[in-house]
Amino acid sequence: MATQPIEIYNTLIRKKEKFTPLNSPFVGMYVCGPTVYDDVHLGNCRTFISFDLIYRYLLFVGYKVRYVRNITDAGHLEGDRDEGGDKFAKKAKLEQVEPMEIVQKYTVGFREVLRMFNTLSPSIEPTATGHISEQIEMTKQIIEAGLAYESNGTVYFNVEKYSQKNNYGILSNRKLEELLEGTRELEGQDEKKGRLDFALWIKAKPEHIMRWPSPWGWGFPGWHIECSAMSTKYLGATFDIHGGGMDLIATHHTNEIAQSQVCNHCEPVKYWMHTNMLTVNGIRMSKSAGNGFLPLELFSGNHKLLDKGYSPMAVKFFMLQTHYRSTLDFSNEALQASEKGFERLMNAVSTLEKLKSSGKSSSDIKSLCAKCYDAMNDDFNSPILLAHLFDGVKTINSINDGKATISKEDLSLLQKTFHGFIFDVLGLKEEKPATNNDDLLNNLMAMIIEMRNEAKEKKDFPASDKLRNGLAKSKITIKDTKEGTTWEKEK
RNA sequence: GGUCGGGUGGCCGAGCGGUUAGGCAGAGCUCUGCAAAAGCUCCUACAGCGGUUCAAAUCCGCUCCCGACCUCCA
Repeated sequence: MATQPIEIYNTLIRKKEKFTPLNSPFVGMYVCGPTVYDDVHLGNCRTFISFDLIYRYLLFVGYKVRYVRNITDAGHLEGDRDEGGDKFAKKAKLEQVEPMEIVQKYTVGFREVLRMFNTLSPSIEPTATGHISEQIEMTKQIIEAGLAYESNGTVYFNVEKYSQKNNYGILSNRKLEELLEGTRELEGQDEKKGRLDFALWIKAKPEHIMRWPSPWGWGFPGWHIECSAMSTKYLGATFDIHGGGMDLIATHHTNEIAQSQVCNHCEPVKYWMHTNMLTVNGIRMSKSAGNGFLPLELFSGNHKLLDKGYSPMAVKFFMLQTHYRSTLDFSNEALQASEKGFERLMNAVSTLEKLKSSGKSSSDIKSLCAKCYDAMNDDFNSPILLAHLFDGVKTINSINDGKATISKEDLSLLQKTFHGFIFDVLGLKEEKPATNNDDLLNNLMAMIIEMRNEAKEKKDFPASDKLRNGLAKSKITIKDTKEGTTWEKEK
């Protein structure tokens, strides 16, 4: 279906390259999922919406994709410092509940928000706690390979030893010496041999509620090993795409590569893809900066930074108007612009459904449709795709106004392309409340419109305007078109 | 401090050697009883200073700002 091969920007080589799956048409894709100890925040959502777009497009052009996105529900340390700050235990103590209650609560919340954003479910959504034995196995293998050591019940990965034969900084494009310079001397690090060493298994302290038995005593897995274990289990030693936020490159993904490399003796991932950060007034939206708002606050408008609420689709459309590798800055003005743009696009989609063909096409529809594929093939460039779709919107409206024409064949192609890209690829959906299945409202509206039209025929405009203004107070908009009077209710 | 990535019209945001990106806002016109919607037209920018080139927003150098990572975060 694609008119040209897909090009993907690979973090590994820092440029775009042709996408060739290892076992076409099968594609393995792993994306680092959320840590479910708090509400998902919008930055997470952007990453998952971006990979949803990628997943959807790969499916759209015919690939058979296994999309794995983990749920991190096992406590990992605050960094690799041995401070024992199990996030789940901390939160549980604060909320006076079981750690697994925290996990349950935020997992459900996370799925609910992504459902509102109309993202597809991954093929597999494995949890870290469900794969403890795999993580212990992997840790054992790394110890056997001589690249990890136990120290007082905690197991560390020996980065400097690994670096003798491997390029540890391959993903972050940094040299070991530079990395070593960057580290700081921290307290309580006596257990570690090297400053860059990171934990594979962490000894549980009395306050840690989440704990499992292991060859090194009771403890819990380090943060990075879960992804190595689960990606290997479900996608194999080497798979096609691994994704996540850019902030994961330097530490998480770097460590993941090292672990997998030691266990599987090969580079784990062919294409590394990273999404950029979400910012608010130019500053990264983050938990620690406290400049974020939750998706539900954004939808309701119930936040001091927001003038009003924005629907999930308006927000998603806003995100799709920016390329996934660019930072995206939130502002009320930008959100309002997207809200209107989205509405215009969706109006054109409904116009397109009832459009009539006649004679020859007055514009090159085939070329327009091909451009949509080209845009997505170029590293999933959704802003360009939307620009082409808006060219289509102009064409659709012109045809509807009788100022342009379209052939039967082209109309069918345009309908198919619009439908495919807007609903299947971008994953947008109509949000207007269904007015058709409310008989009472429909009947009342039909009556009011009839009364108004009678008034209009008698040129009694004060009366017709009174009806229209009255309806406006109930957020119902009246439109007089050539085909008659229509109405719609604001959501 | 080190390593990356940026600075594009009123706002958002593509492009990354030669073409009107696109959306929103604003102005005018067409349609309309008036609106709304839609269409057409206008608004033509690339932080600054040098350099390379027939040609630079796009390449190179310097300067000034901003951000990210190096410490949990997608």
